[in-house]
Formats: sequence, structure tokens, C-alpha cells
Amino acid sequence: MMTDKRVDIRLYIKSENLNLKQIAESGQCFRMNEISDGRYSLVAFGEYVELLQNEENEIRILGTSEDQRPQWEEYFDLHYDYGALVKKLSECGDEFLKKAAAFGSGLRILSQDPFEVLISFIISQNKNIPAIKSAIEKLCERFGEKKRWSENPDLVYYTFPSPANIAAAKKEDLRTLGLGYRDEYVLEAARAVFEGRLDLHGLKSMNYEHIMEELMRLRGVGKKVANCVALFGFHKLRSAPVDVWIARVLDQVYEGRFSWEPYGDQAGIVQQYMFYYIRNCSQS
DNA sequence: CTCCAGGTGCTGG
DNA sequence: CCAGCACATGGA
Repeated sequence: MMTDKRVDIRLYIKSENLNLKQIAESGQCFRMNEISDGRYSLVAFGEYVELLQNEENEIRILGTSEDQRPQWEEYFDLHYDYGALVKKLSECGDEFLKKAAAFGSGLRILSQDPFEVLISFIISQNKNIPAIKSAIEKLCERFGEKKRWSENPDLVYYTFPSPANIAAAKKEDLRTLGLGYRDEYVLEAARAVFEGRLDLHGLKSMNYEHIMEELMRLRGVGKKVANCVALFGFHKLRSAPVDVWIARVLDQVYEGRFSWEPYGDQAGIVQQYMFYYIRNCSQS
């Protein structure tokens, strides 16, 4: 019968200044992984997809469909003109930013789920990126929902846990995940969201300062983590997280004289170019 | 085996 | 306000 015929579920999106490899290696998301040459897996929106990019910069998303287009366009921030910023930086007098923007011209700020970003960056503190990724996968395997991919039922994946699922855990359960001293922070943050003391949905419409203030009331959430949540979870593009790498740039390249202020609502993107460049520039 | 990581909280100046 | 330090753990 015709209806039994298998149809590949896929979606094509196209944009300049979008490079899957750069985004996957950018340290803003922890569940996008290269599974074979140029092919990436990703769990987002509670679904597993695989991503491919061809020579014409067209992105193919396997495992989703046309009706999800708006969701993916928002995820990859397709409405924003990153090319204009890359061009602006390429013409500015700042040699370091010139090189950084050219080097990471395919970076974008993804719009991820705020709760996932919050928990992920609480875990991130004092860990390197491979360790962050494995800790998050463990958390998902333990508290997320087990699913099988629509395109290949042999492929098992786990969604990122809901606030309720983590909040219902006991301290002992979390301790076995090897999160170290961060396990209490994760538990408390999940409980705050689950019990409504922290209204992440409501924060979406709030301004940057208010978001920062609310997030930093949580134990284990300082300025850096709060900035990451504001930038990657709430898409506040003025937010510029300063981690050890960025601090090193500000200190050694700019000798402490750098200011984010001139970049306004592009500071977060500028920060991302800096971060990607300083962590990868030695390779080229 | 050592070193250090997309930090934070706490303490003492 | 700022420097110094403990913190649990795993990847390199």
C-alpha cells in the first residue's frame, strides 16, 4: 500500500554564516556531536535529529519535518544577520576581533531550552567540555525519557530531564552520577523551577538585568553561569559570559582595557567569536 | 600519576 | 571591593 511506503522525514534550511562544525565545537551546547564525517547528532525539543551540511551551506535535518520549520529557524537564529556583524568586525580596527570573527564566521547563538542551559552550565563549572558532555549524558540517561529514533528504531536516546524528574530525585541518586559538589546545586535549581520559585517561562519576557538577578539567587549560579543562561537560554545577546578563556583574552590581548559596552546587543556574539578563536586558533 | 577545567561560595584583609 | 582557597570529579 502507498501509505506503507517509507518517507524520509527531513527538513532543509539555508543561511549564510551558519557552520555546523563551528557551532558544535563552540561550547554553547553540549548535546551536538559529530557521529561521522560532517554528520552531527543532536537532542533538542525532546527529539533526536541528525544534521548534515552540504557545499552550498544548506543544512539537512533528518528526523524532523516541514511543520517544525519555525522551531528550527528560531533554534538556529536564522532571522538574525550574523554576516553584517562579521563584516563590521572585519573592517574594525581591532586586529584580534578581526581574526576572531573571520575564523568563527559560521557561529551563531542557538536558542536552547532555558532549563537545559541552566542545569548544563551549573554542571560546567570547573569542568572541561568533554567532562561536561559526559556528565550531562549521564544525567539524561538517569532522569531523561528513553526514546527511539523515528528514522531508526535501533537508535536509543534520552531527552534532557524535566525539572520535575530531577526535583523528585534524592541527593544520593544524584551523587552516583559523579557531578561532584555540583549535585546539590543541580537538585536545588531543579526544585526551584519545579516548585515555581524560579519561573523560567516568565523570565523570557524580562530584561537582561532582571534575568541575571533572578538566576543568581540560586546557589551555584554566579555571574558567569547566569550570563550563559541569559545568552544561550534567553537569547539576551548583550550578555557576555567571562570564563577563564575570555578572561585570559581580556587580560593578555587587551591588557585589561577591553569593554563590552560599545558592542551593545552584539556583545554576546562578539564574546562567542573570541571564545571560539582563542580555543582553536592554534590549529590553523 | 599529576594537572586542570566555559566557577562559585566563603573568608579574611 | 579584592585576593586566596576549598570544592569533587573525570578527561587529557
